[in-house]
Amino acid sequence: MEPLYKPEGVEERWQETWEAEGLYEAHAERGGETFVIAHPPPNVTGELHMGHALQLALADTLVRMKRMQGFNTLFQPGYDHAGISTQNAVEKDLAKEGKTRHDLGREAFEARVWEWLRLYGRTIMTQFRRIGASLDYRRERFTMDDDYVRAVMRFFVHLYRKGWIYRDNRIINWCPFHETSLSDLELVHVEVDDALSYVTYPFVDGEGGVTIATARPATIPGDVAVAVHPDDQRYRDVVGREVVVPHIERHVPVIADGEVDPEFGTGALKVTPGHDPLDFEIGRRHELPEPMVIGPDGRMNAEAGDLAGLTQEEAGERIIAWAKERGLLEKRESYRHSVALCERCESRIEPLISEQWWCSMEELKKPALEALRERRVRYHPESQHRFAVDSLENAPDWNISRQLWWGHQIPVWYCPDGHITVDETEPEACAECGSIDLRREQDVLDTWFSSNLWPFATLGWPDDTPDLRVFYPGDLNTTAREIIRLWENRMIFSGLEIMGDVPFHDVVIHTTVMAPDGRRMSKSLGTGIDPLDLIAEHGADATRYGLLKMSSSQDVRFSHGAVEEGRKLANKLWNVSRLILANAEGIEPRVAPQETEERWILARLEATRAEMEADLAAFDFAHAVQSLYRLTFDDFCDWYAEAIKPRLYEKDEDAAATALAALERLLRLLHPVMPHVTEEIWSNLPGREARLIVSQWPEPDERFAADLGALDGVQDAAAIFRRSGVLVDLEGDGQRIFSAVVKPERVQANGNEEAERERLRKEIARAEGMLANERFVANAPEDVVAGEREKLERYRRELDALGG
RNA sequence: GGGCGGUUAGCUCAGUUGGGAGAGCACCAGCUCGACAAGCUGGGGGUCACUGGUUCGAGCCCAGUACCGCCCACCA
Repeated sequence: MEPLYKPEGVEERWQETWEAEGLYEAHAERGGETFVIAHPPPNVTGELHMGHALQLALADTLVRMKRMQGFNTLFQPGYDHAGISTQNAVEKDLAKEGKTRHDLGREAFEARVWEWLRLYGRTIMTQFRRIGASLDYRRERFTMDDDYVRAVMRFFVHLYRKGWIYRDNRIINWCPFHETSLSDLELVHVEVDDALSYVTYPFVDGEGGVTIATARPATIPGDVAVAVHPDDQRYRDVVGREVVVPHIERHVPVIADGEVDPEFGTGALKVTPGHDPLDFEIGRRHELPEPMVIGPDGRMNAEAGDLAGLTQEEAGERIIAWAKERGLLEKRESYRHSVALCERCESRIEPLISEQWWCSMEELKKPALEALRERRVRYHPESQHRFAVDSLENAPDWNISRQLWWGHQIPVWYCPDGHITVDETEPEACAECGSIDLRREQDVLDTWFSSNLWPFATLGWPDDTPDLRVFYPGDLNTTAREIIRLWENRMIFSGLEIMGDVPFHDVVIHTTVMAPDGRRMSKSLGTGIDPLDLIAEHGADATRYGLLKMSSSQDVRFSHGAVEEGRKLANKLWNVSRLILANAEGIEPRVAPQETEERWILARLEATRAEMEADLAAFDFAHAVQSLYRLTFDDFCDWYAEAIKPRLYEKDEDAAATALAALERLLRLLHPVMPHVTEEIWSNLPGREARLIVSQWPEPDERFAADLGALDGVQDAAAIFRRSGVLVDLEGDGQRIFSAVVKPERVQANGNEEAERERLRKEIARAEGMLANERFVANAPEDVVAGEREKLERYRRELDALGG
């Protein structure tokens, strides 16, 4: 064993060994209590990023502890086909050849996607392995696998037959590049500098007109009304009159609608139902026509008259010029506002009216809300629970169709008469008229529609499988905040609807790791830190430790120090193992405590076991690793190992055997967080048959717990060691030396002890002061007062022991 | 505009029913003694963002202010 622990090579070797020996595998027939995490499937085109790494570190720590505790543990891996993201990647690839997907046609494009995925996709599981994630990789699923597609079709048909899926013409977000609708959640908003144009719409009869403000003059030909707030006195006499829309010269009414903001612009809003979500609503309320003047390609269409074919920018300029010539342009001012972009291609989103498939939330959300309110699913932290409930309560109907070519094609067939046949597989004839001339719906489903099924489709649903019976429902899901509405809530209602039970009971909303400068980590900003670089430099164990350490609050700046701390911990563990192993040749681990320090370290190990279990039960990973760090560095290495050194050198068998036993317990506690270095050390221990990964988690041990109490309940090692006489200070330089163990009567006075006495005197003075305060004694809870009395007595005893 | 979170040492962050202001890194000093110099020992360093309140006592509880961040939102 080298004095410097080098994780490279060691970690890969154990990862391969564990997997080859089948130690990651879950088997339904094994029986016993289960612990299941269906890990969020990364995009099939994805690369490991900090979010994945953190998520894996959190989940794998739990999985490994549960595995050691004897649970039948399933950690489910797999990939999401990520419709628009994958299609976008392949289209970019095609663009390099100067082609678009239309040059290939749908079938050939789909084949191209599969080929592309064969070459470049599915790489992230290798990276998952490299961080030590103990997923059952044999069970890798893909949302486009035949079985999974069958599940998606079954789900769609199920919802359709319940009457919760319908088709409707509504305003949607349209990406002109991908030529598809997008949900609100697939957009990003950015601030842009634009112009706000004040244009006057003259009255049809009489002088003057109404001036509106618009940032999108190109939509003017789609105007069907001008709207003002009903209480707006400025326009009291105008409502009901007609005005002329510039350029297209359409006569439209002035209407009153409460949604108009009187504060904005002139307080008058041009109403364009075809190209604005708010206007669409107003239009429907007032039963206005819904002309569209912008086509799916983002350019002006035939409805726009002589502007047809122009870009919106060109059309807007033409219209503004037209108004200016006629004195209808009051002013133009610069205007900064946010616009919606497609999150994949950053094209500007066009709101337009389109026929889409929708999923009603009305009935689906009811049982899910009930489950959340009854805490059958708990969000952590608790504040996210309220957000989840609010989001679900207010969830609008869900646009589930996308005009993409990569995804699950909607299982709907049309006959020439327009009848609709819905089935899991291609029907032979129209269900209504028997026509065999059927054409399948071209749209595919929103990717999240299939992601919803992840917790049970990966287990074999719609078939009734042993896996499904044993491993559903699962236990928890870990995810980022922004995924709550996209995925978590939808998994909950899908699980309840299909399986009759929630898919998991806890949702851990994890920390967002920001760049060191506080900005979001992002490829485009160049602020990202590659977890694989961290693993290469410091090892997977150190990276896991660092990420867990950072996981305390809602957002945290990435800290190299936390990862380096993990590396130091691994190295420390490695070296203290060398000390013990070098002095315990031929000795078997045995708990045979002879001295105070041995009883003390066993008690500390026991206390830390309890702390760690409590911390992890509360998903407080940062505290768990902090406990482990203190235990290893402060207690085990700095105090215990130093204290037993002399006896180890003297070949004291009890001391060596106990040290081995203590080390075993330490390794077990650390394994969930730092699996590789602990397994490596474990393999060097005498008489080890089973791997550490499947060894038994330490059982609570009353002896040690009682000892900790007997040691005065004080966890301060210095106080205990000083009293036991193990701790001696050399005169003069204040060095702490253990090499000469002396009896209590030989404990020498020194600077440290004086400092300790001083500390105790201060404590005693404080406690005395409080207890002398009548109002404190009268008003404070009894146990607090009693606690102070106990402390006072204890401090006095300690001070006496130090000869103060 | 709404929601959530943050402000504690030079940096990243702990601080669990209100009673000692802490860790790691960085810095300074001293140590190669048979685990570890990626180490050990010791040390310096903070007006706990600000204002007010409650309390015998506030980093912690309450009200407000300022700044930072994230998420969400149909301001044309």
